[in-house]
Amino acid sequence: MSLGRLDNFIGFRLRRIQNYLSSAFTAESVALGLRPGEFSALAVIAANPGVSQGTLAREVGLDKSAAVAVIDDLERLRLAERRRLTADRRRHALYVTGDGEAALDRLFAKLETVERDVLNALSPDDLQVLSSLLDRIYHSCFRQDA
Amino acid sequence: MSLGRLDNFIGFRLRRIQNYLSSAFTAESVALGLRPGEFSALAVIAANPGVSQGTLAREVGLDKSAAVAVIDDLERLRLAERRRLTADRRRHALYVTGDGEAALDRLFAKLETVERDVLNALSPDDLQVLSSLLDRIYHSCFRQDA
DNA sequence: TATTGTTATACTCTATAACTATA
DNA sequence: TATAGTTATAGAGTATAACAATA
Repeated sequence: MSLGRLDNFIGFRLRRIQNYLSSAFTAESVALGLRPGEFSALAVIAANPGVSQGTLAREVGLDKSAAVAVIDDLERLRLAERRRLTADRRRHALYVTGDGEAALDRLFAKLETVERDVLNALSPDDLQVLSSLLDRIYHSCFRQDA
Repeated sequence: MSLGRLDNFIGFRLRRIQNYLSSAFTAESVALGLRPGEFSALAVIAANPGVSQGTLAREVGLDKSAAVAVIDDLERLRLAERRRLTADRRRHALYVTGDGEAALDRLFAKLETVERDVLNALSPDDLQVLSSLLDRIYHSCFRQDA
C-alpha cells in the first residue's frame, strides 16, 4: 500500500505519530475513568489554580458548553472542584483536589513512558533538536496568545 | 495561561501543531463537499488504483462499515467509483475519476499552502531535518506494516 | 446590554453486530 | 465455513442556540 502524494507532507506524518502516542496514552486515561480531553483539562487547571471555565475552555480548545460536561465529570470523580467567586458571582474558579494531583502524577508518569517508547529511535541530542524545531513552529503559529 | 507540565511533552506540541494544520485544511476540504477523512481516502485510492474497500479501510484507519459511507460519498460526488471484480464478485475495486484527480490537485495545492504558512518559521534545511527526524520515529513505530 | 455558566438539541463519528452475496 | 461489503443501531463527541443569574 502506497500513500502516494500524501507521503510528502509533514502534517500527515505528524498525525500518524500523534495518533499512535494518543491511543497508547488513552488506555491509561480511561483506566482512571477519564474520557479523552479530560486529562489535559485537569492538567491545565493544575497549572492555573482558580482559572475560570471559559478561559479553560478556550485554552484546551473546548466549547464552553462542552467544558461543563468535562468539569462535571472531574467533580464527580473528585479530581477537581468548582468554587463560586465572591468578586464575580457568575464565575466559577476551578481547582484540582489532592486526588486530582495524585491522578496527574500517575498520568504524567504514563505519558513519559509512552513518549519514551515512541521516541526511542532518537538520541537525546536528536530529541533536543526535534523539540526546538517544534517550538519554533509552535511559537510562529500561536504567538498571538491571550 | 500556563500549560504546566503538559508543556514538557513533545506529543502535546505535535497535537497543537497538527490541530492547527488540519483545521486550516478542513475548510478547503468541506468547500469541495468532502468530510474530514474523505480526502485521505481519495488520495490513497489515487495512489493505489483498484484497491479494495477493506484494504483502504485498514490503511486509512477506518472501520469497513465507515468506509462504505465514505465511498458512497465519493461516488455521489463523482470523485471515485466502485467496479465489481469479475475474479471475485464479492470485491469492489476502487478508482479515482477525472473529477477526482482534479479535486486532488486542488486539495494538494491547498495542503502545500497551509504547510508553507505553518512551517515558514523553518528554513528548508530545518524542514529537511524535521522531516527526517519524524521519519525515523515513524519507521520505528510502524515498521511492522502490512 | 453583555458575560458566565447551564441546558437542550441536533448533527456527526465511531464501534458493533447482524445480514447478503459470494467464495 | 469464511470473507467483502452492506445495513442498522447505539454511544460518544461536537456545535448551536436558548436560557438564568449576574455584572
